[in-house]
Amino acid sequence: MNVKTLCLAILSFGEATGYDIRKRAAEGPLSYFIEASFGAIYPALDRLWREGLIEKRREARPGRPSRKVYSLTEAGEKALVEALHQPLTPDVFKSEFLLVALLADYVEPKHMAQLAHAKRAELEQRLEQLRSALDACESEAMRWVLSYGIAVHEAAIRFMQVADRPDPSRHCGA
Amino acid sequence: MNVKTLCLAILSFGEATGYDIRKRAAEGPLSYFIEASFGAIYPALDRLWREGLIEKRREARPGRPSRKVYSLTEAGEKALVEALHQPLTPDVFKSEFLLVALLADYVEPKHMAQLAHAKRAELEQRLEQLRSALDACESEAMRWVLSYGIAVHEAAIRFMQVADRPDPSRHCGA
DNA sequence: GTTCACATGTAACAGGTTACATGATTGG
DNA sequence: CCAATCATGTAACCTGTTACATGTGAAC
Repeated sequence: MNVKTLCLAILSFGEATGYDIRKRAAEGPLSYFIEASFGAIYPALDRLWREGLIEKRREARPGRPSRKVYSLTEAGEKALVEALHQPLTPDVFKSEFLLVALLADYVEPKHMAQLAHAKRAELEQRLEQLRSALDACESEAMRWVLSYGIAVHEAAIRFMQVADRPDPSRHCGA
Repeated sequence: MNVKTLCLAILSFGEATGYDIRKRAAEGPLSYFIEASFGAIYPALDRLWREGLIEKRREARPGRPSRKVYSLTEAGEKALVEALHQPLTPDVFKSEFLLVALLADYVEPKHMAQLAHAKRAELEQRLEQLRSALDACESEAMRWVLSYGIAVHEAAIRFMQVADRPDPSRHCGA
């Protein structure tokens, strides 16, 4: 999932600036499984443009900073389709939170509880975001992906609600 | 979650070789949220040893290739505890599979169904691994982490079972 | 006899992040 | 006026991966 493909993917939903792309990738409802920073996006966009996979339109709006609006070319769409048929790289999930939870004996229970609480709040916030995105969405594929995220987030939150309790027998996944 | 902390964390469960650590990180039940390759582990181990955070014991066993068994020092345990109290870096989830699912309109339905099937099989395999690890585990913290993984994997599998169906109304997370 | 699991390491390379550099407009 | 948001870009750096390089014993 390199940044180039990511840019093509987002542009397949319509034209956008580098700023837009970064925002959708890092803050939007899709951010639960994609990622990209400015430092990666701008060079990628430039490379894609030089390869003829996207088109650039300079939008100089009086007042506001002028911007470069990119959109997919036919070649770009072809490249995207090809990328989608490439063998998938395995999904990645890395969690420092779980690493700390694994070594919970080394930290004060209070601190651990605080971390768990924060994590739950984070999950709930994302869940809310996913839900409202689902409400406002027509694309079936998008709905599927959003619903997947919702299902997984709900499960994580449910688990933490139960496992938060001090009763150890609750932890055992029975 | 850099490799050094990861090594300390695994060593906190008992002595191990670089080979062991990589195996647990990349193939064990914990691999659902941690990751490390040889090329990262060996240099990290060497650095940790030079910093006095771990001890090295050369085990030259007649016949089998000799190996270096590492174990935490007191300083290492202290360093681990300190690392665990550092502010958490956000969890990372990246999924190329979901990116393709998002753009499902660009691929043949057959191909997409195949990918979904493979993903489900993968999730089920991991789930099995997590379950048997839970059965064989006494540490409460470990049980918690394993159970978390089980809960999330179960939810993902459940979702895919429902959403696999051709009926679109099933997709909408209602 | 050949493949698999054990076992350690290095070097080149890729990929992306962080911090820096700049600047306008809007809203409080 | 000050902060936040919009907007683009570069360069140094870090971290880790991939591929290479090597070797043994066990099991089939």
